[in-house]
Amino acid sequence: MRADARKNYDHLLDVARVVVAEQGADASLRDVARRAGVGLGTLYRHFPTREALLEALLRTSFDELTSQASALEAASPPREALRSWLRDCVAFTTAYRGVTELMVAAIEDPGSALHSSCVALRAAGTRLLVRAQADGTARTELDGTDLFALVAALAWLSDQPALAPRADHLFDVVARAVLTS
Amino acid sequence: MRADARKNYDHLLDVARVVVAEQGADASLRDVARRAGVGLGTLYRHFPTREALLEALLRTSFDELTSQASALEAASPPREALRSWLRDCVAFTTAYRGVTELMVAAIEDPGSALHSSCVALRAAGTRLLVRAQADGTARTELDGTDLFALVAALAWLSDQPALAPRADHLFDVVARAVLTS
DNA sequence: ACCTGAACACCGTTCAAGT
DNA sequence: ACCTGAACACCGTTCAAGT
Repeated sequence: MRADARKNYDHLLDVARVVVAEQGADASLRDVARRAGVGLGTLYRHFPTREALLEALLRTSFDELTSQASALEAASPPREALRSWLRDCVAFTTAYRGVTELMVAAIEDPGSALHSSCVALRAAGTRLLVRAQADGTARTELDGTDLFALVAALAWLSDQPALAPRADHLFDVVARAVLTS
Repeated sequence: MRADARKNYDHLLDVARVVVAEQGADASLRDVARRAGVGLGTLYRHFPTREALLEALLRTSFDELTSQASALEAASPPREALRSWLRDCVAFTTAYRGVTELMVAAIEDPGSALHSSCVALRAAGTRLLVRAQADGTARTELDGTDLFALVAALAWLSDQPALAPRADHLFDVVARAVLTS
């Protein structure tokens, strides 16, 4: 990548971080380009789709969550590892409003730029789930996709201003449905 | 209301039903007016906001759910009444894609045209919940708003094409967290 | 290679002008 | 009273023209 292109790419990403934090996953791309002081075509050249931009924005966090799963697997008992990883997932997904919806769509669309990150996330969760199930501390009628769905639903709840205050409480309620007491 | 106005009103509602079923709650209002063969201003005259249009579209179903709650309260044991009402709620909210989000926002916004319907719905759910709690068949750490939130989350899950196939299964999982076994 | 911005086809919302 | 559609300020996306 040419030096000027690299500079634009990085700057666009910085600006996008701010704008997406403000407006959510359906933020105006025009606004991103404008605030970055860059032509609209430049944004599209670097990020051909909205997913591509969000993927670049989220990749680091995704990777952290995946490796966090491994760390917890090594360090904590199965039940606690699963529970605290679910918490982390919900918290992360809440960072940018509306991202959950895109993640859910991406997990079934191999063409999406977010696809592989989401699949990796689900795989990490599945490992923790299976481990807890073998331990007898997670219910056996759930699989990794169910877990992904429940995290998504909780993240969605946290995104709703009217319900955000009960998000923690509802996490406990749903966690009880996943884990055995 | 003048006869011609009435005719436009009814026809707009019929067309909106189709378009919202197709495109979801964020359907193009322009498209509704166009397909109804009516000026855009006419739509705005009859339905000053998107919520007003959706409220008119959903009022009947809302009322049915509320009276269904009373019927179940009279006819079924507390636990079964609550459970099957929750099912009905999720099924209804899934009729139009994206309606859940608006309902959740409306419940805290007295200015929304959907506000009173949502409050009535929550009240109906609360009655069934309290009854089951008194019966010892529903967990006591939940209140009506929690119930509303869980229904909304399940309805949201059903709206996601990638997760819809597990919606029934996940309903069971969440229901287990609400009811005592 | 890369960037720019005009062009196109869409929105939601308002409001002057018509009947 | 009621209806119409142009007008305005926004989108996302593409692509010819420039450097």
